[in-house]
Amino acid sequence: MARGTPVADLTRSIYLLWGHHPKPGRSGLTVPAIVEAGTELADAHGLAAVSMRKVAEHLGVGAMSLYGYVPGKEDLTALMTDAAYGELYDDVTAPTEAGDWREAMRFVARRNWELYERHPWLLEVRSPRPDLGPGVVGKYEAELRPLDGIGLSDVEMDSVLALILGHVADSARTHAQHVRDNTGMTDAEWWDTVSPVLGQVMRDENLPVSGRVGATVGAEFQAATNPEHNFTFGLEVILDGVQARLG
Amino acid sequence: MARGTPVADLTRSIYLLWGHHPKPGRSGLTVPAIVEAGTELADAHGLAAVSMRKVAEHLGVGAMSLYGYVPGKEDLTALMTDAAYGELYDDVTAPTEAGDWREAMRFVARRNWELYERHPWLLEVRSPRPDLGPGVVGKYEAELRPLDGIGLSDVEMDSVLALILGHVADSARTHAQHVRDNTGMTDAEWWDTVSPVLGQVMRDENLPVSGRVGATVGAEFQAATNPEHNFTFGLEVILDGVQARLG
DNA sequence: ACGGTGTTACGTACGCTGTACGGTAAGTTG
DNA sequence: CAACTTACCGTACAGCGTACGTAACACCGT
Repeated sequence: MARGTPVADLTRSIYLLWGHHPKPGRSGLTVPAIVEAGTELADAHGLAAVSMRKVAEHLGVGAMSLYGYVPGKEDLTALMTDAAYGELYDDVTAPTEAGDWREAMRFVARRNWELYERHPWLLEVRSPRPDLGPGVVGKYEAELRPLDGIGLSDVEMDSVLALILGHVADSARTHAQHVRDNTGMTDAEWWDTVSPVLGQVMRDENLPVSGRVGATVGAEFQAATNPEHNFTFGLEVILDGVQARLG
Repeated sequence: MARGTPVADLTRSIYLLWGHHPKPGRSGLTVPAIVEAGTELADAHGLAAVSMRKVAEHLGVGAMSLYGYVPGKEDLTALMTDAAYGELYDDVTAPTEAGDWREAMRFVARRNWELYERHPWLLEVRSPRPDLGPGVVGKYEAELRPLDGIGLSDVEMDSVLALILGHVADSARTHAQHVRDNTGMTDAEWWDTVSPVLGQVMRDENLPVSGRVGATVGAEFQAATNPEHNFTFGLEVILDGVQARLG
């Protein structure tokens, strides 16, 4: 399963995403099974825990056997990603049926937020290009439809969707990081440790605005920031901005 | 340089960020020199290329010598991050002096965009909590000031800033990934390879809206998407949304 | 039923990572 | 000059992705 030219690799990757899988051999391995195993590991212990060895072990198989079905770790991650996005909507019309375009976009944003809660590792995925598999393509169609015919140009439709999805991803990323870090510290524990040290170390800093705002935010949320609040607030700001562009 | 309790480590990290450095020994090593070396490596070859060995080699020093000045890689990255954000504004009043709050936010967004162009690895940094060093703290104060007194609550000020900065980071991330990936392929080369294969593989998909929009966007930008356009467009949408909230 | 052949599975190995440990050598002090 | 302190770093370990070569199996023509 050696690497070839970039073009050949790319073609191979796309065919793989679209279901051109090698047939199972005598161990009964299949691509979907490998993807599922990887997803389970990632859900439970993060993307870093998904090593070829661990996935293979989880399937009761030697590490190198995986390479007969998947060219490497990058393609495995792409398959996992596309599968995850593919489970987002039962039907391509789901967002459209949520109501007007505003309600539809709230639905889309909420669904993506929940997806990132279910699969936080999606936020760690870092592919150089979009993984254009059936799941991602279907998601794009479903999410664009509610924006069709409301007075936006095609380019604006794409930009608005990208803006909203980017906002969701950004909020969800902050949210995921704040839930529990690798030291096992909660947000409050962290802040209780950091706060006094900071006060000591920046005794003679001059921070009139950020000092006041930071204190207010801290009192309001018992933390340095509240991603969930930022998520809903930012979404409404964006929707208002789009509305302004329509009128 | 062994790890201790989480609280002790955290305190140590903050003191390190705020300039409590060990004195240089006989090799002449200093914390700033290590940070600079790491930053140079990251600028040139990405964050993944910053290994303790490479940094040490770049400084003509043994790998383990670094641990006398920096507790580990995480703290090195935090130092690099804070230093990078610290170079963003000459003065804490720079954004305020750009004009009204809208102009100020455009200035802030543009400056951050350019920072991410100069240091793309900042977008790969993944700390569980914000690295609250002098650079980050000063940046927060400078960016909050133009939003003070325009009719937003303290919490809203923080949320608006987070929204804008998140948008910049998201756009810049997409931008950075699209310039050149690890296969050395340009955006156009990638699309020329992917497009025909996709057409072949999803012959019987039903994609009325995304098909049309994708084609328009592709024709407009000669690519699947244009991050720079999304950046400016999204920023204006957000500013309009904030404006609507003020009136 | 059997031997040959092509495919599949996987053991081993290489180069890389972060960093713990302990020895060495340089600088400082008595 | 001798002794002590400490900065430096060579070595080692456990982990990673994956290239390579071999062993075990399934199938097929005879």
